[in-house]
Amino acid sequence: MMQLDKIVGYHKALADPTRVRILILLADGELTGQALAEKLCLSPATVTHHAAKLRAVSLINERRDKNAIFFSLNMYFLKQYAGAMQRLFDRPTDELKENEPMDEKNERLKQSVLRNFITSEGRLKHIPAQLKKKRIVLEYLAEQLEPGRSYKEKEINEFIQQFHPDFATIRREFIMHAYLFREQEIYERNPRDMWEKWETLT
Amino acid sequence: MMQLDKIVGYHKALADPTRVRILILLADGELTGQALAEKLCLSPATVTHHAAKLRAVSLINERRDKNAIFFSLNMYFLKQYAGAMQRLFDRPTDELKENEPMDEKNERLKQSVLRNFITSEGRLKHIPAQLKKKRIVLEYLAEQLEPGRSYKEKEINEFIQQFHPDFATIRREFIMHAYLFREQEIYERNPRDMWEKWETLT
DNA sequence: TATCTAATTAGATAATTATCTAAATAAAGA
DNA sequence: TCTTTATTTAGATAATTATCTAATTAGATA
Repeated sequence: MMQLDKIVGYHKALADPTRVRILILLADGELTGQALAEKLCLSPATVTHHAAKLRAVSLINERRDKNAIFFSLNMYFLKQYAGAMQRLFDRPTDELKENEPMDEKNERLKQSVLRNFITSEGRLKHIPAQLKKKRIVLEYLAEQLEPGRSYKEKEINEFIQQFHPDFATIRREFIMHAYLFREQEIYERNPRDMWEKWETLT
Repeated sequence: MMQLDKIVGYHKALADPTRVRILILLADGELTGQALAEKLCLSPATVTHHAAKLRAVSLINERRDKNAIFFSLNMYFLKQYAGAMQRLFDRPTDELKENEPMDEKNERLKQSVLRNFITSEGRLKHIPAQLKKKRIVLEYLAEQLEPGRSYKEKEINEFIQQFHPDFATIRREFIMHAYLFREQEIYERNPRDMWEKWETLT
C-alpha cells in the first residue's frame, strides 16, 4: 500500500481550492506567508496549515530571510507527479502494437543499443542521435547513480567522465530528458517512476 | 473560478484510496459494480458512491449489459488532466533566469527559431536538435491542428507532410513531447491547456 | 533587554465525506 | 406476474479537515 498512499497524498494536496490558489500565486514568484494570507484573505495560521500540506508532498520550497519565510513553487515535483500519473495506467497498449510482445521487443532493442554504444570497457562511444536510443543510453547511465542521493555538480561531472569526456553535453542531456534533477547547485537522480507499478498492491 | 473548480474537482476524485484502487483495477479491464465491491471488500452502495465521483470528472465510462453495469477506465481524460497539470505552471520562470523580462525574451526566441527553421513557403527545414527550440517548432506545428478533433494516423501523416517528408519522426516527436495524444489508432491534439491560464481567477 | 514582526501551534467549530444498512428501482428470466 | 440479481437512493454515523482566534515561538532591531 506504499505507493497508493503517495498517489493519494499528492492528490489530496491539490484537492483544495486554497492550496491550488497558493500554487498559482507562487508560480509568479516567491511570496511570504504574510503576503499569501493577504492575497487570499485568510489568517496567517491558515496559510501555515496549507503550507504544511504542500510541503509534505514537496510542492513548495521555503527559505528564510530575516524573520520572514518565502515560499516558492517546486515545479520539479509537480511535473514529476503529473508525468508519473500520465504513465501510471500505461499498460500493454503502449507504443504501436506489434505482433510480438512489446516488452521483449524493447528489451532486445535496449540490449542492441547498449552493445552498439557502450565499449567493452564500459565507456560511451557517443550519444545516439535518435531519441529512443538516446533515452536508452541515458537511462542506462542514470541507473548507475544512487537514487535519493544528492550530487554536487563536480561529482556529477566526475561521474559522467567515467563514461565520456564531454560531461557538459551529457549533463545537459540528463536534465533535458529528466533523468537528472537540478535544484540550486545540487543534482539528484530522477526516480524512474515516482510510484511504480501496482502488481503487488491491488 | 471556473477552471479552479475543475482542477480541484479532478484532484478530489483521485484524493481517495478507494477510488484510486478502483482505477487500478479497471486498468486491467472493465468490471461490474458487484465485482468491484467484492474485490475491494465494500458494499455495492459504496462502489456506487465512488463511481459517481469518478464519472463526474470523466475518469470512468460505463455500459449496461443485461442488468449489470460494466465500468471501465477512461484513459483519455486521465492523460489529459495529467498532461494539463504538467504544463499548468509553465511560466516566465522557465529555464535559467535572466535580467530581461522572460516573456519578451521567449517571444523573440520563438520568432527567431521559427524564422530559422520554417521556410518562406511554410515548410519545416528540419527539427531543431536543441530541446527548447524543438519545442517551439513542435508547438507551432501542433497549433495548426484543430483542438478537440480526432485524426486517423493517415490524416496525421498527411498533415505533417505539408511541412516535412519525414512524418514518422515528427509524429513520434509529437507524442514524446505530449503535443499529440494517441488512443488506440486515433490521434488528437493535446489542448494547449485543459484548464487555461488563471489571470482572471486568482 | 525589550520590542517588533512574522510564523507556528493549540484548541474549537463547522463542513465535508466515506462508509454502512435498509429500502427502492431496474432489468431478466421463470 | 413473481422472483432473482444488480444497482441506486436515503439516511445515519464517524472521521477528516478548513478555518478561525488566541497564545507561543523565532529572529531582528532598537
